[in-house]
Formats: sequence, C-alpha cells, structure tokens
Amino acid sequence: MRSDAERTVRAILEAAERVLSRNPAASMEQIAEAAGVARTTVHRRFASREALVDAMIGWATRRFAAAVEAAHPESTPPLVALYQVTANVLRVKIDWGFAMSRALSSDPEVAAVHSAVEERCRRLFLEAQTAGVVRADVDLEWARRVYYALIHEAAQSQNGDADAMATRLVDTLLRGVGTEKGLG
Amino acid sequence: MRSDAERTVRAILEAAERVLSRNPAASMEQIAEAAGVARTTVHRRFASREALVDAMIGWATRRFAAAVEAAHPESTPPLVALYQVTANVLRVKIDWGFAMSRALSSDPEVAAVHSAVEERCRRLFLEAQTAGVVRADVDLEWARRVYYALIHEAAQSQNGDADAMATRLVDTLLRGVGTEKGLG
DNA sequence: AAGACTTGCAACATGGATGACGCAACTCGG
DNA sequence: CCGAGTTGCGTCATCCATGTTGCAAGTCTT
Repeated sequence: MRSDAERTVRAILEAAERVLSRNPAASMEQIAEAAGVARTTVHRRFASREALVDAMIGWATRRFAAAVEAAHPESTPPLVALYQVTANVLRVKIDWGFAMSRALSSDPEVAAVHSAVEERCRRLFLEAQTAGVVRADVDLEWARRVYYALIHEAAQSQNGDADAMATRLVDTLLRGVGTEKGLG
Repeated sequence: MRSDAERTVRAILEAAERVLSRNPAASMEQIAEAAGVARTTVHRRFASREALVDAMIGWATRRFAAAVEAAHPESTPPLVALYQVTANVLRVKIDWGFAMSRALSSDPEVAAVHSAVEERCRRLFLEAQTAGVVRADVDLEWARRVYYALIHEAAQSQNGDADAMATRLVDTLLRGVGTEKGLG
C-alpha cells in the first residue's frame, strides 16, 4: 500500500535523525532497529547510506527554508523578523539538528538553499544595524556567527517552548548577560 | 633514542587532532600519513584506535585544566578572571578542539576534570553576578552554556590572536550586539 | 477470495579498517 | 665500530558495516 511505504520512509528518516544526532557513526542496523524495521527494508528504501543521509538533509533543508520564509523577514521590522525567524528555525532544528548541521552537502541544491538563507540572514542583520537595533560598531559577520551558535545551543538545551527560547535567545544576543556599567 | 620516540608520539597526537577535527571518521592510515609515519608505527605506540583517542583526550584535558588554573580565577576579580580564563582556554581549544569536545570520556579522571572545571565556571559566574557584572535576572546555567558556545564558535572562526578574541567574546557575552534602547 | 505490494528473515558477497607479525635498515650513544 | 632502539614495509588474519538476493508471510485493495 502506498501510504504504508511512505510512513515507513518517514519512520526511517526520523529514526535516523534520532540515532545519528547521538552517534554520527551509528550503523544502518542501529537506525533500522530504532525505526522498528529490518535492515534490509532500509536498504530497499535508500540505495545506500549516503542516499539516506542525503534524503534526511533534503527533508530538513526544505523545512528549514520554509521556516525562514514563514517568518516573512522581508515585510517585517528587523526585530520582529528576528524573533519570528528564530522561533520557527528552532522548531525545525530541535527535531532535525543532525541533518541541518550538514550545510555543505553533495547536493548543490541543498548548499544553494543554505547559502541563500545565510545571505538573507546577513541582510536581516544589516537592516537591524541600519534600524539601530544592532550597534554600529559590531562586526556583522561575528554577530551572525554568534546568532548561529546561540541557535545551536538553544536547540541542544531545549528549555521551554520555541517561543520562550527565541525570546531568551534574542534577548541574550542583543543585551548580553551583563549589566550596563560592567564594561569600560 | 628516547626523545625520538617521544617526538613521534607528539607528532601522531597532533596529526590525529588535525585530521580528526576535520573528519572524525578518518582512518588510522590517514592519521599516520598526516603524522609522516607508517600506520604500523601508530599501532606500535597506541595499542588501539581507542587508546590513541584516549591519549589525545588526556593530553588536551591536562592542557585545559592548566589553562584554567593559570588564570587564577580564585584570586582575581570576576571580570578579569573571565578575560584571562577565556584567553587561555581559547589558546588550547584552537589546537585541541576535537579532543576537548570529548568531555564525556571512558576515563573517569578526564570526566572528573571537566566537571571540576565546569563547577569552577559556575562559581565564577555566580561571583560575577554577586559583583554586579552579570545581571541578577539572568539564568546562570544559560549564561554558562552561552559562554561555552561562544568559546566554541570563536575557536572555530579564529579571527585575530587569543587576547583579541577573548576581548570580543567577553564583550559580546556581557553587552550583546544590540543597542540599549533596542529592547522592551 | 485473488492479486499487488511490502516486509522480515536468512544467507551471501564484498570492501575497508583494524591489529599483529617478522625482517631489514637506519640512527643513535657508548 | 657495535648494539639497542626505532621505523618502514610487506604480509596476514579478522572483524564489521554495507549492499544484494530469494523466499515466505503478511496486509490492503478490489
């Protein structure tokens, strides 16, 4: 049956994400076991291990792009867009952290999406700086890297729902954790 | 000759760090090649792959602990200690990023050192909060995680020397990248 | 109930990585 | 110059993950 097969594929993809995020060197056997299917079934659905990982990356990348797009960073003030994008991306990253960490893929289309999103992120930070949300003296490339690192960390720790995490994340990104008088 | 053997061991350890940081699944063959020795020599010095990795972790962990201790976080004001520890740790992390990322080791002594350093980090942040360097409303566990994430990111990007990186890192950690009026 | 589709299972082939030897050659200190 | 120590090279055994195939059994559609 058609929907059965698709459900199996989904189960395998999700199991692979679960297993590989804990141990990137896990065997197909372990992935199959986590998915509740035989190893041969995995090989029937995915010609090779690489094909499986590529499928995971493709799936996660589509979700990633959709998460960013759904926040409409174009037609929203920078600060609001930052919140929305962060919350949406966190929702995806929590479930697909392993697949999303493979930005440089053999699939050129995936790499293109990632660099497109990265470019949009750069624009967002530039707009934020222009709008006076980000300080003028800040290196935007460094700011973006910090932003990525915070998203990664937040997705790992998973305290509260995505919106609460996004709030805290953006707060930390913009204000830091120190007092005003703390630094010279 | 004795010093010859020790030099070989060092070369292998450094090569392993270099290779494994790029590809954690690299073979002993690739490590040996990067070290400029034959694969059999690696096996002569390290009984197994696990033994090699353990040796790397042990070596890096000792450096790590020494880096923290050298900053004297006990007898220094929190803010200064934060700078010193950051700069010292960055110097180690740049060269031993792979080995340092393996905090949970089979060797209990390594795990003990890591948790001891983590505990000292917690104390440092608590002192910083008490001293008014860190805001009172900040979750210190989150602050510490952010700090770790920033160190990881800084070690990856490697812009400038360790002192400059530490300065920017601590600045970002405490002030963030936003303006004062930016948030509500 | 018949047929198409999918799965589990067992078996097999293959390749790559790991680890263990022995031997010849080389480099030191003595 | 001699001997201990070390290394490179070739070889061999072994293990494990990967990938393939055939067959029986199950499920769902019609």
